[in-house]
Amino acid sequence: MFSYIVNCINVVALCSFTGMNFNTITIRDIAKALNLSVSTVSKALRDSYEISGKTKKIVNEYAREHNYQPNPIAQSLKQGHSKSIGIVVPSVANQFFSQVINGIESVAYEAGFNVIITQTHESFDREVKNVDHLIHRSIDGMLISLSTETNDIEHLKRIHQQGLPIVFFDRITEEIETHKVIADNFKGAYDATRHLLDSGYRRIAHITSPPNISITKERLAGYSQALAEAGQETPETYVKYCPHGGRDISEIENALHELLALENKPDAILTTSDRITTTTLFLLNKFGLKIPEEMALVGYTNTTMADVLNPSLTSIYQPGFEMGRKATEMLLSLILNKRPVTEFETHVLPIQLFIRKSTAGRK
Amino acid sequence: MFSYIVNCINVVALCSFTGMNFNTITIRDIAKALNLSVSTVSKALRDSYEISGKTKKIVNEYAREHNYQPNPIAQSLKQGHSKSIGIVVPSVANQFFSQVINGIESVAYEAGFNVIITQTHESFDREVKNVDHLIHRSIDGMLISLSTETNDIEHLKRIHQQGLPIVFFDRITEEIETHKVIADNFKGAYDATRHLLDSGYRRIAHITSPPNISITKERLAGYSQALAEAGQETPETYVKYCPHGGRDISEIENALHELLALENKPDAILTTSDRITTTTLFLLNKFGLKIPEEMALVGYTNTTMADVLNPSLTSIYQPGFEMGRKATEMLLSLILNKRPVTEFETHVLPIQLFIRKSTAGRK
DNA sequence: TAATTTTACGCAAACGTTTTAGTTAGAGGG
DNA sequence: CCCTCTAACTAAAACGTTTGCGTAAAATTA
Repeated sequence: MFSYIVNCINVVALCSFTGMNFNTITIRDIAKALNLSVSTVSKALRDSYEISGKTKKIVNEYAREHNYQPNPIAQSLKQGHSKSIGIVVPSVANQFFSQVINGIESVAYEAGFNVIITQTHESFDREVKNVDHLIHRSIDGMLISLSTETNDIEHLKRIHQQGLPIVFFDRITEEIETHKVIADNFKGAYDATRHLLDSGYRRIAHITSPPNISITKERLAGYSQALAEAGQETPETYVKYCPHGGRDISEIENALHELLALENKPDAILTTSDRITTTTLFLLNKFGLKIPEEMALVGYTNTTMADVLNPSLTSIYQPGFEMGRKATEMLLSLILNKRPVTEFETHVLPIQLFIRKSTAGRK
Repeated sequence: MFSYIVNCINVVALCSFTGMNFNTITIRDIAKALNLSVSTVSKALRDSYEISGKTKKIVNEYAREHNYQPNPIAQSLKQGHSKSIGIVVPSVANQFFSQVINGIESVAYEAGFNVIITQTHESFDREVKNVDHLIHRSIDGMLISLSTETNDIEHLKRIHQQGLPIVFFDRITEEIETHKVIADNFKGAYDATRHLLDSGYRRIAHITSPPNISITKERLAGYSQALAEAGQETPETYVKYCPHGGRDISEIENALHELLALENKPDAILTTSDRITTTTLFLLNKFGLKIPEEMALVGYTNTTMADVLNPSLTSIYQPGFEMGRKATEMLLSLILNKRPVTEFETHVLPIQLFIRKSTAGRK
């Protein structure tokens, strides 16, 4: 790979850039221009009862005409909050999480908050660093979905105890009591497994995230329950964990090889997460296995392309956008609440199972 | 759709949240504890020559022990910059842009900058609002990819003239002289069209973004050039513009209907953008057209799934991550540069054409 | 020893707000 | 005419830093 450079010379460029405050008129400028004190102007702008209607009108008109906007940095410093919320996600380049972020952004934006996004790339170290970074960025609250490597959540407990509002979404923890939003993971896996069983599959494998994160447990439970109802034990050899949730293709390749090497090899696979699902589909195709004849596949994915995959993919869709919205609404309520909140809820959003050809039964 | 609520009561939760400054030790606290002046402490921490080695050591040790972190808000206010950069993109829930953001974040993070992401959803109004919002958030620089609706860029000219560093990526403008990063759009469309011609297709349609944005023009030029070299005029009826770049499925549905209603209907389609490409594929499948027999398809997309689509999709891949990195590096150089920059470059990144079954020729 | 320089620190202003505690002028009451 | 009260405003401190300037003491020089 190489790349071209096109150079061009700019003749002018003389405006001296005075830090962030270019073109910015301050409250002090208004005061001077109107022969008022700074505090009068401030109060007039904030519609204080202490200021006469006449003065308010003059000040507000001048402010509007000169496009005055309060400096949010100064406001933050004075008021002790920054009107920004921190987001910690595994990766933005992931269908599900980018939809969540979309939802977060839409609510935050409306409320005048801005968001600071950080990615863990499924690394615990990175998660700790990101949390630390956000804290010192003086965020007013945090939205977080744990990394696959995260077992210890001391870094979150500490700041939560110190009063930072936190809302967990998707990959949550039991160890901190606060608002949480998840999809109905149990039902997602249950419905999918049930669908496979109903379609005549009997040897159903499960390729999933590491066992420590919440979604894995919940989904495993749904899978087990469906099997149990069909009179099956949960076959240990059929459950494969990907240490980094499929971040590396080798994780899934290994899992698949192991499954295919089994004496009694599976006739269907249930996968979790966008990454694992699409990679599994890719590998099955690569291995030349016919789907669904030789191997059925149902997976969690938020891609809009499930319909045009080869074969079209039976999938569990999670309401990512809604999750982002809800989590942010909860966080804002925590932030804006005057007195400490003592009652928390875990909001469970419904999932949807879309049945397509990758599980076209054998009945 | 409905959803469950699980309530739980939290017994404690008494820590009064004191704004953003929970647990935070200030420079003043250090000064008091060490019986020094505030300025001495500040200078010691910043390793000023004015402070003796002994004092520096004492101060730094105390700071480390008590986990002192400077308040970035106060620093921003004082120093006139906020160590944050604003991003304006059409949508984060888009393969290409989320990869770009990933690249942006990786560079910005390393340099200690944080990013504020905003989405235009292809709306001009929203773009203007976002830019305004970012300005008043005191960003130190801006990374922007124009919305499809954007024709007038006064809102950007103004702030650029006032000295805000801006770097354009992907959808750029000629009207502002600054650093820019794009993919080699001409070559992408040229190679794709050329490949179709070489594979025996002769009636090649082009479904693309609106004609006002840069990528559309560049790609159209590449498409035309390839046709010209094959002795073809650019057929006006074969070029279809989607006003919102495929945001709404109807845009593409209409384009497709018009193309298929043509007397001399096309035997191949070149699409641009993730959204247009995948939707086109979806619709062609829905219409029951055999790909590539009845209609070949090559499209711009950054999905990792091109291989497992039905059929596997010949596609033009743009280095999104690299684009984000490069744009951010350029922006940081602009921000960090002491004297005004007068020489700008437009960096062109190479694209890659992946040939798959959706264009399996008719030779 | 006196003059000068250097070292190492403190003081105070500044960034742009918000807010507490005054202050002034005028109105109203007695 | 004095007192009190209120309306409408101002002064100043504060948020947590950074930084130019001042200065005492120590070190150096003459």
